[in-house]
Amino acid sequence: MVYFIYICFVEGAIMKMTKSENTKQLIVEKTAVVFNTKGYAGTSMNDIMAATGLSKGCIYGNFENKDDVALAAFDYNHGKVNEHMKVKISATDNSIERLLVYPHTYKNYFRYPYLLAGCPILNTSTEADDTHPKLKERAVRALDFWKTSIENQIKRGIERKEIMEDTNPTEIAIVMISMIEGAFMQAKVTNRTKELRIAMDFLEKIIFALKT
Amino acid sequence: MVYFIYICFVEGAIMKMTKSENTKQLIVEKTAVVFNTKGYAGTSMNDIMAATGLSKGCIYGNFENKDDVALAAFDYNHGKVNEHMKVKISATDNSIERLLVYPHTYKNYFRYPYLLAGCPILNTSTEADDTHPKLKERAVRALDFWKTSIENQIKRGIERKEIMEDTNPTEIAIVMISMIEGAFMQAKVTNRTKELRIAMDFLEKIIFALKT
DNA sequence: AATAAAATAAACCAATCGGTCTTTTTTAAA
DNA sequence: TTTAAAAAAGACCGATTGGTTTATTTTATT
Repeated sequence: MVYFIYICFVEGAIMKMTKSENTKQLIVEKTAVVFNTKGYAGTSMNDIMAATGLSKGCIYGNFENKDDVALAAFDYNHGKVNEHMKVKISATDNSIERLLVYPHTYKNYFRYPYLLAGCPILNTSTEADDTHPKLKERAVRALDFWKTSIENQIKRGIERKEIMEDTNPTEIAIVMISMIEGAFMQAKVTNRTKELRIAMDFLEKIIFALKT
Repeated sequence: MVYFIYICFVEGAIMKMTKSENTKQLIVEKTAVVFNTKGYAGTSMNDIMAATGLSKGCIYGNFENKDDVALAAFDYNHGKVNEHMKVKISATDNSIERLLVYPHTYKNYFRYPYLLAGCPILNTSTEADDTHPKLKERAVRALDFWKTSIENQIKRGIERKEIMEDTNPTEIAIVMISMIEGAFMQAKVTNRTKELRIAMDFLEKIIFALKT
């Protein structure tokens, strides 16, 4: 945003750029849920046009191709989830509570529109792992980011003597992510929350057991 | 098979039917890995023709439509995994070992061709949950079957005093499935086995802790 | 060996795919 | 208010989609 205003001062092109940026953002926002629901191969340009209410010419005027939209949509979805976690985590006051934010959020995923269509990492990973290198790379990086975040929270917790010092940050991070994704998959496909609830309760017990 | 031989005796049509059955099976076997790799929407009739070496007329002579092939392919993939588990489980001699078959199998998934393209339940669930009711239903039933199998093994283990009697069979079954699927997803997308190994080792510790 | 039926191949179909090109509309600057 | 450029719309493109129809080959029975 700041960048474009700067360009404006130099070239006097503020309105043009912000308008383009607005539609670009609208396309991403409106298609994010479609891509997360139907997948990359399952989402057509017609779907994108229908979701945005825009013409094909407009979409191709703002994005290079379908890939480009899909990648932006994934980033948007993932960003939304991250943002949510960040807010919730910042409202806690100890390391155990911070870790509990994850199972708690996914246990109540139906409250969050960007998770209703499924976890973007899970959906993207399983579709793209053998078919779409760029999307696959995004999913891998998102996973690594998530893992590192949890690891760092655990390390900080150990430093603050809130988490037992013999805790293996990497192990717990991987177990958390695995249980969340696996349980979430079941919830999505069964339309039940039973499995998700039980798995997240179990995960909470694991987290509580880390307490000093 | 027996059914068709019976028909033969009555109508004298054994060769015709067995031939049709042979190609039907060939189509299923050859496309199973394609569907598991590319997904339902990502697999085209051309892919099916290329994988089988058969013409479009032949495929539509043996299956009603693409759906029909996809459903048969899922059943085949799932059947292969089940068959594998059954064999491995029958080679054990106590309940704890039986439960350990699952993490052990997935930890070494690259040895099993029908798991190389991914877990059929995971792949099918994440794609079909919002788009393909029939495939979704298959995935749900496969999950329920899996869960019930683990539950029954745990119950039998409790009866045989091999597993602690305060064990919650449903809880453990759900935790096992969640951890396996979530970790497997990570392994597939990252092309690493590190996460899978760590998660399966942790799961093994959970299973060991059930021992009387 | 002749024949009828079953199985496969191959030509063909309308619809849709992702993407481009041209026209129209909107926009901001002069 | 005119004008040039940017943005959006809509017609258009070849290729591919899932699926059908017709022709050819294979098969088992007579």
